[in-house]
Amino acid sequence: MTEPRADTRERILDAAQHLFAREGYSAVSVRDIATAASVNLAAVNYHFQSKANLYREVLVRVAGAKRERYLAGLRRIREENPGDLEAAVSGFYRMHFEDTLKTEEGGHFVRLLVREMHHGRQETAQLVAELVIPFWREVGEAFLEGQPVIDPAAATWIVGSMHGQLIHFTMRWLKAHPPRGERTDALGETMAAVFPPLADDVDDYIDQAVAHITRFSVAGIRAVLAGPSHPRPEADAS
Amino acid sequence: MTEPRADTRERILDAAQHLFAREGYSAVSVRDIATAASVNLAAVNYHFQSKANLYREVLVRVAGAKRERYLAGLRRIREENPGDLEAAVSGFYRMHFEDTLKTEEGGHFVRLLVREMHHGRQETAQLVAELVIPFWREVGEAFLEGQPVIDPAAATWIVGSMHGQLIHFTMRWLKAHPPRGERTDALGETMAAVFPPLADDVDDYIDQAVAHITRFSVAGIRAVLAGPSHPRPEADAS
DNA sequence: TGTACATCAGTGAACGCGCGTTCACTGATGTAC
DNA sequence: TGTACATCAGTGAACGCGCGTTCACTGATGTAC
Repeated sequence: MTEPRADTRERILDAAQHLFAREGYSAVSVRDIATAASVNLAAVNYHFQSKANLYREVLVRVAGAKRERYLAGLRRIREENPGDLEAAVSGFYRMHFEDTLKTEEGGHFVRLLVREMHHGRQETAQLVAELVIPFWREVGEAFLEGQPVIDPAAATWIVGSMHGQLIHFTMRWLKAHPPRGERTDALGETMAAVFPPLADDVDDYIDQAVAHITRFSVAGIRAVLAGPSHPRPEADAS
Repeated sequence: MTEPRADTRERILDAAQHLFAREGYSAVSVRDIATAASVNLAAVNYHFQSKANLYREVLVRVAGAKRERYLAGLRRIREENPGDLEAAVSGFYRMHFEDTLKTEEGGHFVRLLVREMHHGRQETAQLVAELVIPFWREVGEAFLEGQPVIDPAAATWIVGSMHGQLIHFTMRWLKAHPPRGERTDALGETMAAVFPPLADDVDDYIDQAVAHITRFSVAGIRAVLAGPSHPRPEADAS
C-alpha cells in the first residue's frame, strides 16, 4: 500500500529461499511465499514464470556467491599452509562452519543443498553437481597435498568421510538452532532430540566441532594413506 | 477384479513405504499410493483413516523390526569380541550395510529415516527419536568398551563422526542404485553425480566401505581418546 | 437345515478446498515528436 | 512545454485441476435362533 515499488523480486527470493530450505519444494505453496514476502500472489509468477523456475533461481542465487567464496577460501588455506594437513582440515571446517552456522543465509544454503543431495529431483541435479563437484575436488587436493598418496581411490574415500562428518555436525547445530521464525518448537525436532548440539553458544560449538573433527580426521587420513591399498577385509586368517 | 480379498492392507503399506521413502510425504498423493498398490482409492482411508496416519504406520512398521534386530546384532558383536575396537567398528558397519543395501526394504528404511532426521516434521520426531536414541547409545558403548575414556563428551562426538560417515556411504550407494521401479534415470541424480559409488557390485562396495571406515575411524577414535579433553583450538602459539 | 441379521472389506462417485497459473486491468514512469 | 503512446511492475479475480476425505452402497462371510 504505502511502498510503491522496488524490492519485490528480492523479497520473493528471500522468502522462497527461507521456506524451501525449511519445508522442501512440495510442502511450500506459491501462496505461502507470496504471504511471507508481503507480495501479491500474481507477482510471483510475473517475476519468475513458474514455481519450478523460482526454485531454480533460488538455488542459483544462493549457490553462486558461496561457490566463489569457498573456492577462494580453500586456495588461501592451501597457500598459507602448504602441505600442512592439520591446517587444511581445521581451516576448511572452520571456514564452512563460520559461513554456515553464523548467518541465516548460510543455514538456508546448506539445508537446501542437503535436501538436493539426498532427495533431489533430476531437474536440478546437474545444477547442484556443477556447483559441488569442483568444490570437493579442491577439498581433496588440499587434504592430500604433500601426503604420500598410495591409492588414488583413497582420496575419494577420504573426501566421503569428511563430507559425512561435515553434514552431520552442520545439521546437528542447525536442527537445534533453526533460523528466525521457525514455526515449530525447535526442541521437539528429531535430529536435535537424537543428537543434541553439545554446546549452546555457536562459537563454542564451532571451536569444539573443529577441534574434534580435526583430531579424528587427521588421524583417520594418515591411517588410510599409510595402510594397504584398500584390500578386501576379513581375508580369513589375518 | 479376480482377487477377492486378503492382502490389501499390506499392499498399501508396501506401496506407501516405497513412495514416501522415494519422494517424501508431501510429494506423494493418496492416489499415487492407491494406484501403485492396485487398490481402490477409498480403501486407503478405510484402513488407515488418513494420509498422516498411514505415514505414521509406515514408520512404525519399518522401524519396529529393524530396532530389535540391530540391537541384538550389536550385543552379539560386543559379546563375541569384548573390548576389540576394530571388531566393533567393522562388525557394526558390515551389519548395517548388509541390512540396508542388500534388501529393498532396508533401502526404504534408511531413506525414510534420513528424511525424518534432517527434514522431519515435529509430529513424528518423538517416534523416530525413541527408535534411534537407544541404538546410538548402544553403538557408543560398543565402541568405547575397554577404551580409556578421558572426556565423557568425547563419546558423543565420536558417535557423531560415525553417524556422519554411515549416512554418507549408505546414501552414496543408494542414490546410484535406487530400488526397483525408480522412475527417473538414476545416473542423473545429484548425489550419484557428485559422489559416485566407487564399486559396481554391492558386495565389493560393502567390503571396501567397511575397510575404509574401519581404518579411518579406529585411528580417529584412538586419537580423540588419547588427546586432551576437547580444548579450544588455535590457542595462539601451539 | 433354513432364515434373519450383523459385520467386514472394499467400491464408485462425489465433496469442498487449496493449488499453480492466467488474464484483463491499473497506475506510474519513460520516450517521441 | 505539452500531448500521445509504450513499457513496466504489480493487482484482483478467476480458471480448471488434483488433492484428501466422505458417503451411501455392495457382496461375501459369520453368528443367532
